[in-house]
This record gives sequence, C-alpha cells and structure tokens, in this order.
Amino acid sequence: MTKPGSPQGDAVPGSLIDESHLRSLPVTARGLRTRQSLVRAARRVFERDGFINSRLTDIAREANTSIGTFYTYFDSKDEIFTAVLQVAQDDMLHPGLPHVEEDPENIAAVLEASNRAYFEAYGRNAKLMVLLEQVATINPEFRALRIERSRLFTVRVARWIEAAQEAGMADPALDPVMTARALASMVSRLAYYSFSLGEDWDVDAMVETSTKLWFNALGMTLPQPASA
Amino acid sequence: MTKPGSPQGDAVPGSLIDESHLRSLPVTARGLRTRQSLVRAARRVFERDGFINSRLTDIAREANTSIGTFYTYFDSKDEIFTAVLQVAQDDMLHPGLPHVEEDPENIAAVLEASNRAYFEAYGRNAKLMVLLEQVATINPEFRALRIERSRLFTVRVARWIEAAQEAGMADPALDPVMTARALASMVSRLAYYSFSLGEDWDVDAMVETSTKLWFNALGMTLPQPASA
Amino acid sequence: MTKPGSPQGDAVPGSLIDESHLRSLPVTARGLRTRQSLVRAARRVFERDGFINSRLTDIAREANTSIGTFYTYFDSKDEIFTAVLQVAQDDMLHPGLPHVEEDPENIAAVLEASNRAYFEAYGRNAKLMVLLEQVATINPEFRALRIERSRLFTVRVARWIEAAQEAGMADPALDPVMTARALASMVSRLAYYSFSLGEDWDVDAMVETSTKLWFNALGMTLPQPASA
Amino acid sequence: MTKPGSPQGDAVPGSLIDESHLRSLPVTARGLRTRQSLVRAARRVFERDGFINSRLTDIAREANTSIGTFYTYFDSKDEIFTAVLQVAQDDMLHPGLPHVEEDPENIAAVLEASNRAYFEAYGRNAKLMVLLEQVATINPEFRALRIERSRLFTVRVARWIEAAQEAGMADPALDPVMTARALASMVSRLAYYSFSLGEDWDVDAMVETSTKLWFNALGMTLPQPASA
DNA sequence: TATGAATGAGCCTTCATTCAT
DNA sequence: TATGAATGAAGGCTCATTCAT
Repeated sequence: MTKPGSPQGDAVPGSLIDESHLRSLPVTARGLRTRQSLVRAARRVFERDGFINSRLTDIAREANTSIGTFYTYFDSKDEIFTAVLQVAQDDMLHPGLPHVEEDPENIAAVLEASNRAYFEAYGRNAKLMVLLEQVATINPEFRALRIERSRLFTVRVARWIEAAQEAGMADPALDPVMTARALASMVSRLAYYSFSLGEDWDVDAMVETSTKLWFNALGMTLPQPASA
Repeated sequence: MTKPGSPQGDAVPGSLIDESHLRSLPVTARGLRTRQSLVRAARRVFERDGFINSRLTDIAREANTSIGTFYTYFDSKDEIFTAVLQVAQDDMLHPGLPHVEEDPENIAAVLEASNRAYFEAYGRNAKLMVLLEQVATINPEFRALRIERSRLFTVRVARWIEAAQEAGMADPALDPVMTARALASMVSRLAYYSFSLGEDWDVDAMVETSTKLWFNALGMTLPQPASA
Repeated sequence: MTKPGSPQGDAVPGSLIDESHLRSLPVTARGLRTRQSLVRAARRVFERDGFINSRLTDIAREANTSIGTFYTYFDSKDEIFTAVLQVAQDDMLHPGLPHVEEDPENIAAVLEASNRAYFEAYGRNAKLMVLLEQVATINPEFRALRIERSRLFTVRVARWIEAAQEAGMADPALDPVMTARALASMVSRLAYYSFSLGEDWDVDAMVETSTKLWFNALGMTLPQPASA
Repeated sequence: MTKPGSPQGDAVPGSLIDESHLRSLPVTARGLRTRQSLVRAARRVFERDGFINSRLTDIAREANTSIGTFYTYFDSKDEIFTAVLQVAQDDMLHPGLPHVEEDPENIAAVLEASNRAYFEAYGRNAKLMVLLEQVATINPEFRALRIERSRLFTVRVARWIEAAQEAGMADPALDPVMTARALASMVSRLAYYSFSLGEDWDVDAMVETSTKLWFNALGMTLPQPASA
C-alpha cells in the first residue's frame, strides 16, 4: 500500500519549479547575502501587495538596495517570484511522515498525520499560497507548475486508493483518479478557507473532520472501532 | 429536510453583484444595442486574454466601437466586468430543481440533480469562472463577492446536513459547517479541474462520483441498496 | 468737468464684447426660451465650477436640454461665455448716475455715487468677475476685451483728472493716466477682495474710504472744508 | 514707526509656498542638474504657453529629457509649478531695505525705496506673476497661497498706517486695514499694467507717482515741501 | 558589485464636437 | 429644433528595464 503523502493537492509548491529560470547563485558571501535579502524582501512585498500590485522598486527599497542591484541577481519579477517559491517549497515538501505502510491499523494514523502536516505547512505559508494562486491565473508557466504538481499528487493518491480498493478496504465503485482529485481538493480548500479567507478553524478539528470525511467517502471503516 | 440547492459553492456568480457600480441603462434602442455588444465583446476578450492582460481598447475594437463609446457606458474595466458577471449569473443561479423534500428515497435523486445542474452550468461558464477567480485575487470587492456567495451556500448545505444528522441519516460526529465547506469544495473543484484545467471528464461520471462521495462522506446509505 | 463714470476699471464687462462671435438669435419663441435657459445654466455652471473645470454636458444638463441642442445655439464654450458676459454687462454698465457736472460742490457726491454704484454692481456680479479674470488669463480675445475696457475707462478718468488739474482742484504734478490707472485699480481691487476673496466689508465703509482716498490722493479738498 | 516693507501685496511669491509638495532632492549631482534643467524648462514653457496650455511632454522636451524623467522628480504639473515659484521667491522676497525708522524725514525715502524695489522685482518676474494669477484662478491651493501672502503684507502696511496715525502724521479717519489694501493694490496693479499688460511705463515715473499718491492718500505732507 | 538616473512603450481617461435619427 | 450616441485626438501617468558611473 502506498502512502498518500501530504495532500498538498491544489496548490502546493513542490520540487517542480523550473530552476532553469534561476541564474547561478552569486559566488561571494556578500553577493549571497544581498540576494537573500532581496528574496526575503520580495516575499514580504508580494504577500503585502500581491504580485500584480507590487513594484520592483518596492522590493529593492524593502531590501535596502537599489533597483540596479536587483537586476544583478534577477532578470525579472517572474524570476524572483520563482526564487521566493523555491524557498517556500522546502517547507511545504516535508511531509515529515515516516513510511508507515502495509499495516492496516496504521492507515488512519498515517492519513491523519499527513493531513496534519499539510494543514500546518499551509498555515505557515498561507499568504504565499494565495499569491501562487494569483500568479497562476496570470502566467501560463506558473499555471502549468501548479497543474503539474496537482496532477502528480493526485496520481499518488489515486494509486493509494487503487491499492486500498484491491485490498478490499475501499469502495471499488469509485473512480480512483477522480476521487483522488475530489478528496485532495477537499483538504486543500479547507486549508484555504481557514487560513486565507479567515475562517480560522482549529487545526485539530480540521484534521479530524477531513480524515473522517476521507475515510467515509472511500467507504473505509476506521480501524479503531474494528479492533475495539 | 432542506435541500442543499446546487453546490455552487466556491465561485458562482449569484445575486450579490453590487449593481450600484452599474450606470443606468441607456434610453435608446441603439444605445442598448451598443452597450450589449460591449458587454459581449468584453466577455470574449476577458475569456481570451484574462482580465489583467486585456485592454479597454481591445474591448472597444472587438465591439466595433471607439474607446470613447466604451466610456459612454462604463467607467472602468471593473464596471464592465460586473456587467459581464451579471449576464452570467442568470444562468448560474437557476438550480432548476423542484422542491423535493420529506421523501428519503429522493434525497439521492435531489442531490444528483443538483450536482448535475451545477456541473452543467459550470461547463457553460467555465472560462468566466476562471476569470472571476483571477479578478478575486486582485480586487477586494470581487473577492468579497466570491466569499459571501460561498458562505451563503455553505450555510445552506450546513443546515441540510444538520437536518440529516437530526433525522439519524448522517454521521452525527461531523461538524456541519466544516463538512459543508469540504463537500462543496469537492464538487466545485471537480468542475474546475474538468472544465477549466482540461481534465475534461464525462459529466455523468462526475455527477455519479461526487454524489457517491458526498453520501459516503456523510455516512448515509444510498436508498437503493436500502430497498434492495 | 467730466464725470468719471463708474470706476469699473480693471475688470468690468462693457459694451466691447465682440458680438460677431454670437450667432443671430433664434426666431421662434421656443428657441429664444431654450437659448436663454442655456445661457442661465452656463452662468450657474461657470460660477460654480469655473470656466476650465466646467463641461458643456454639465451646462446642457443644467439647462435640461441635450448637448445636441447646445450646438444648435452656440458653436463653442467661448461663445456661450461671451453670451453670459453680455447678459451681465447690462447690469455692470449702468452707472445709474445722472450727469452732475460743472458743480464743484457736487464732485464728492458724484464720485461717491459712482463708487457706490460700482461696488453694488460688483457685488451682484462678483462670481462672474472672477470668472472673467480666469478666462482672460487663458484666452487672448477675452484678455484683449478686458484690457480694452480697462483702457477706455482709464482714459475717461484721466480726462476727468486733467480737467480737475486745469481747474486748479487737483495736484498738477500727478501724471493723469498713471494716476487714473492707480485710482481705478484701488477701487476695483477693494471690491475684489471684499466680494470675491471673502473680506466681506461693509459697502458704506468701502464707499467712504475709497472716495476719501481718491480725494486725498488727487490733492483735492473735500467740498465741505471749502465752504467752511 | 514700522516700515511697510515692499508693497508686494497682491501677488508676490513669498516664503509661504507649501514645500511639502516637493519631493526630497536627488542625491547625485547629475540628478540635481537634471532637476534644475526641468525647473528652468518648466518656467520657460509656462511663461510661453501659460500653465493650462502647457503639456508635461513639452516641459520634458524643453529640458531634453524624457517624460519618465519628469516623473522621477515631480508628481504633477502643480508640483513643478511650486518648484518654479520657489526659485522666484528668493528674488521677490528681498525688499533690500534697511530699517529706517523713527526719522520722519526718511519716511518718504523708505517708501520710495520700498516701492522701487517692488517694481524692479516685479519687472524681473512679470511673466511669472501673470502665471501665478492664472494658476490661482484654477487651483484652490495656489489661490490660498496668494491670499495669505496678500493678507500678511496688508497687515504689515496696516500696522504702519496705524503708527502713522498715532503719530499724527496720517489722516486718523481712515480705516487702516482697508486703506492698506487699497494702497497695496494700487502699487501692485500699476506694476501689473506696466509690465504684464504692456503699458511699459518708466520705473522712475511709477515710483514717483505711486509714492506721491500714497502720501497724499494718507494725508501726509511730503517732507520736501516742508523744507521749500 | 552597487547605484540610481534615464527611458518610453503602453495604457488609461476626458470631453469638445459631429452626426444620424 | 431636439436628441443623445459616437468619435478620437490629446494628454496624463506607470513602471519594468537599461545604462553610465
């Protein structure tokens, strides 16, 4: 049985960022420092003003450098946005989950931990997620990035569902891919409403509800009652 | 038992559009015609180029008028976008569902019909939905519009879930509001992936899967097997 | 001895308006009525918004007609402004003074009455005066109009001063033209500060002060002491 | 006895310019140079075309820069106009008069010198004065600036008149404030007609006439006749 | 590497004027 | 005469990007 990984689904920065857009890193320590302060400044400005309403001069000022220096490290707004995403993806990619497989009793625990990891990571990067959403509506490359990530994750979840169906643990009538999409969406949107639109739900409650819905939806019986 | 209505959830234009943004309509038939051709041209241009990348001159040209004429009818891009949404909402608002209530055997049918109506309306307005998503990331007013719609729909679904729980037909452990959000998201995102991101699923399959997931998730038993 | 007439000096609409700019008046009663309501509306709009910041559409709306109708009667903004001035000049031109001449005892009375008439007319047309000032700074024709009026009036006052000097009643060392300019300016500016810039002085006080200053400045002795 | 200062009265740029409108000056010498050439170009263009009929592109072209560069230093036409005024005010503000007080014989000399300084400064800035007049008719802030300057100057003159009245040297029946307004107006308008409207009088004659009128009007006796 | 001034294409917006009805 | 929709030249302003120092 495969593990679903974190249901980053909809909109999670992953390892797919097209790094060809990024220049080689500066060689001197000073250069590295300047570059880093630009990336951090960019994140703050983007999160504050949105991608569209932000200006490169704002980013340069926020980083206490000049606009000329900006162009020493980045070729465009898109490029520094890519760099910002790259920093965030390290955080979003850690499902932090050990490979707990083949053990039916642990499925619920794995899923719950996975969901929890996702919600927590989302919480840390909520503003950036909204940002990526915005940029994806404008720029085809970032849109493709988002879609590809989503697709990859869905495939993983779909395989996991198939395995569960084969093991007789999930409703075999469900289409695995479509179901994977649906369930992944459920979790990512819950996170979106809570963190980005201000519902501000309790993370424990979200974890519990989403895990239960996932189980129910798949026609799984929670292992605990079974063993009780 | 209340019916959920169509799960227009996430992003459906409803009656909440702030019409105060719209000027009074022109008095002559000619004016009405010109205005209409502008709105239609705007929809085409927006759908083709996106809201941000479209220019008012493009809209005017597409409508075979001058830019001056544009300003005769609208004050801004936002305003004509409001007008475009208003045209679409008539289509999105009709769930077209008769009030089928109190009859347990019909719940599945109602839900299925509701979902189908939603998917079909979404299919007709898919590009516009993407557009609204984009604009909502930029403009606080349209964002508020989307959120409010979503909230209203969630409330309706939540009430329906509560009623089902009270009738002993749904898992009483689920938080009604959070669950409503999750399930509505599931359906709207399925539509989004299929129509806007090119998954291009069969509508029947989407209706079937989403209805089943919804039922399962709530811990309902489908009426058919019950009677079997 | 010539009488000075009203010291309309600086900025008083006179009979110099170039009427060649004005079309022939409409023939029908209805046409006359429409034209008149346009002129009145224009005056209100000009006085409210200034010449530059007013739009022809505003004038048409204020007159309850259409912009098309405006062009039935006037060719341009300048033209209707000319018409507005023409209406006002009838009021500004009435010095309301009988020819009181040759009688030394009456000089003060004549001057006082003349000044009073000027201040009162200015008060009735203060907003229009400001308007003419604005337009004169923009449009050479209206500037020329203002200058010519001013010049004519100065000439009259200068002749009057010369006559007084010849009669031994005024300081012969004064340059008549320059003095005429100076004295006329004094009165018109007093009116400007009071009515247009909000000093809001008492008209009696203005009349008294300006008459006394005029007399003193010319080295005239007020008739009363003469009889003493 | 207070000295009146130069009768800059009506329309003289003073220290009241709202400098908050001005951005911080550029840091580099090159920037300073560019800014200065823009201000000079603006003055030329304004004086040539008037404030209203001038375009920012004209100013940029006259300064041999791009329109973008204009916006590097100024936010608007109003702002560069403020900068133009600021340059001029240094010239207009120096009455260049020593404090000659308490000495009755010198009153005429002080007044004459003051008037002369005013006429000469006006002559150097005549076009700018006309410009300020135009802008004041359009823009409330500049209007307020002009009014405030005028008020301040009038207050100074009024105090001087009061002192003269108390010393028994001026007609005690005159209202000091109104008289101050009237006399200041006399001088400033004389300058206006001569320099801006093309009368082109001899400065000596203007100084002599205005000083004499001022003395006569106040009921003062010129010291010279006393010695005759 | 760092700086910040210079650039100008590109888009928005206004409103006097024309014209078909 | 009256109407009001249609027009587009004209000018304002932004900001990513270039470049000289």
